[in-house]
Amino acid sequence: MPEGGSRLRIRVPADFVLARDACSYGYFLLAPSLWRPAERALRTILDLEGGPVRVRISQPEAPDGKPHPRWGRCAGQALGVVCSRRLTRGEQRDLRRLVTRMLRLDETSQTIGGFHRVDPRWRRCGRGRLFRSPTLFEDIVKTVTSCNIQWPGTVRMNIQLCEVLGREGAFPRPERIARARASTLRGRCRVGYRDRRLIDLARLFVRGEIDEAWLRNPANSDEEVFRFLKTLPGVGPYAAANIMQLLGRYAFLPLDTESVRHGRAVLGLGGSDAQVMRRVERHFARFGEHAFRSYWFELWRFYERKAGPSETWEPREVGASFTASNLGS
DNA sequence: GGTAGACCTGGACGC
DNA sequence: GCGTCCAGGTCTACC
Repeated sequence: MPEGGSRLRIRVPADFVLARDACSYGYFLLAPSLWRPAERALRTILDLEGGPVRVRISQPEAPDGKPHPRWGRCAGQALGVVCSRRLTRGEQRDLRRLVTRMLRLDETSQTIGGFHRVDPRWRRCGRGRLFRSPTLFEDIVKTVTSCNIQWPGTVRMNIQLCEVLGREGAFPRPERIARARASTLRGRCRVGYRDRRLIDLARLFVRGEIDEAWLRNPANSDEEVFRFLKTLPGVGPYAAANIMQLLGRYAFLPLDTESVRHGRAVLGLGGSDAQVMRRVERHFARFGEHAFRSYWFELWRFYERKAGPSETWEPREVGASFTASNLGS
């Protein structure tokens, strides 16, 4: 990171731990994000008003005082953000907003505590936040690129999208994908049959037909939001349920082949794939509006038992192949 | 409402 | 090196 760039401090909730809360969902392994285990820092490229900026986000240890009994010296310490160039005040405000979204800093210790009351298994380790993208558009594109393909394919598509269509390696804006040719997406980004769907999706964003505020508004029911999401190109029941959790609605489970594997191998469920899926759904229904988090952290714990703590995963090794089938289960 | 088959890619496998 | 098969979720046509 060159000298002379802006440096920001971002305050976090008292229970926030960067290494644990960033390395909590697969998207921390997808371009342009890059977790560096050796630095215990998250690097990414954000496309701001004045152009893309490379950022390095870390969390220092508390200089004095007692470490948190379970989560160590970093817990609750403000994040340090180092930028590759100087930012205007407006850009600093945008950067804070994007980092807050990625790391779910708007989920307070109280809301995480609510999850722990329903499922106390995660209280000790403190898990509760799930990493996501800086924008809803990126979250939805990443979800579509994770459908009907194995994880290394998703990793590759996101790298190509950033390299081919992104400015200086940032994730491409909706405007850029909206005016791309299908042949570019297919031929150079290797997204296959998803080409047309990604362009249509980007055009909906450009036309303002996808309103994140409406999707997040608690006055609108989960069922209403889920129904709307399924109308989006490339988004079926699995993708819609995944986008729900990315919006902070955790009652639905994105059921896929990993769910079936988990149901059989870990929960000991039997029957056909469809039956196992239904039984997995019933199993987690007891966690109500927190069902997804209970389900996901079980899956994540399984991956970590195979490959070690997620904060130690080298992105281009474990991180590129971390689904259960690739971990040799 | 349920089901079958096409969509597309990269990797594994057999020859 | 080539051909074939497979995994993966969405979408459409059809019953």
